[in-house]
Amino acid sequence: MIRLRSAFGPTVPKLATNPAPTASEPIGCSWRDVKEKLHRAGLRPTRQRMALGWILFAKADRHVTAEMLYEEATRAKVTVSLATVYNTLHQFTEVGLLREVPVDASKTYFDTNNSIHHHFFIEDKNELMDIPPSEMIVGRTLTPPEGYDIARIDVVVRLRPKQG
Amino acid sequence: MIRLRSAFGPTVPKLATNPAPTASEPIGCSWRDVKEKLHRAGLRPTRQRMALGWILFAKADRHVTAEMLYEEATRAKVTVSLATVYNTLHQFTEVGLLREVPVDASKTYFDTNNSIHHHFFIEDKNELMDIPPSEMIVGRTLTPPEGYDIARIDVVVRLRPKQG
DNA sequence: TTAGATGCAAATGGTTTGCATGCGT
DNA sequence: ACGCATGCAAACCATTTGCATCTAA
Repeated sequence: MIRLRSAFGPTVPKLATNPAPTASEPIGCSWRDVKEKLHRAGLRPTRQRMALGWILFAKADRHVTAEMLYEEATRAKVTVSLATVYNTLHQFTEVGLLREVPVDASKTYFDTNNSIHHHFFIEDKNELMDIPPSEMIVGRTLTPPEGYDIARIDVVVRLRPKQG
Repeated sequence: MIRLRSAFGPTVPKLATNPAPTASEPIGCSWRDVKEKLHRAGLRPTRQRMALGWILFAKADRHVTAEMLYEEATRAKVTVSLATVYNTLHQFTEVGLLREVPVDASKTYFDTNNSIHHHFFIEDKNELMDIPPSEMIVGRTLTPPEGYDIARIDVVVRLRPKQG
């Protein structure tokens, strides 16, 4: 589906279109850190954004689906609707706090690590794992077709249990 | 969604579970070639499978979604249901005649080229393009975690028009 | 003849939307 | 107060499924 974000939903500031993807945000994350993160991204620190942000950034390198985050929030007694979880995940993605990982067409995964790196996908557990950037070399010589720039390179290494 | 293929739908022969992914099938594709392809894969050459196969393999390196193939078939006056297109695409994938390309979560793309190679995704046209294998080097030194084998490596290079 | 294939229409499930209500500034 | 944010429930849409009907072997 084509995503139309113009006529509805929360407003994402235009300024943050291209957030420095180089300097990865500090990870560790007190309540104050989350507030700071949101503020820098130009997002109002509402209760649910704060809560979701806190859950997401408390630990480094999380890989979540909307459903997972929603359940985790609910378990933590945070009142959020699933719709808001989706909105928030997309807003965070647009301002560079998260990154979408294209694993397969059935579910959308979001990664709290927005620096340059790739992923293992453990097929029998439906689980994502970061590959340290040092571990993988991708095309030093890759040239995009005339008129195009490389926006992003997604590498997913699918793993299955040894033998059968 | 978890895909359950045991209790319903067309039967895919167990023998073809691991079709030689090395030798890429001859591409060019007369009617007879398609029949041969299906036979080698252990699939009965039904009218719709023949037609879809013929459409798919007529030209090399096609990248289609179910919807695209369905429309193309309809345009070519081939009577197929969308459900059968989905079934056929998945059967072809299981026997190694096609390959799924994880571009994003909104649509499933299938690639007629099942040899080892990666993809450009042209964002403004929603179009896939093969990257010749020589063009890209991926991790010579990549080691999977204990107990796991690498099933597949998917690389998608997302392109956007130069400038803005 | 019969196991396997197809078509249809209904069900599924992740995601999105519209709109009334709530909340941060 | 104002305008963005949220919750809810309904809408959406790609994909799947069950079942009755065909068809290749």
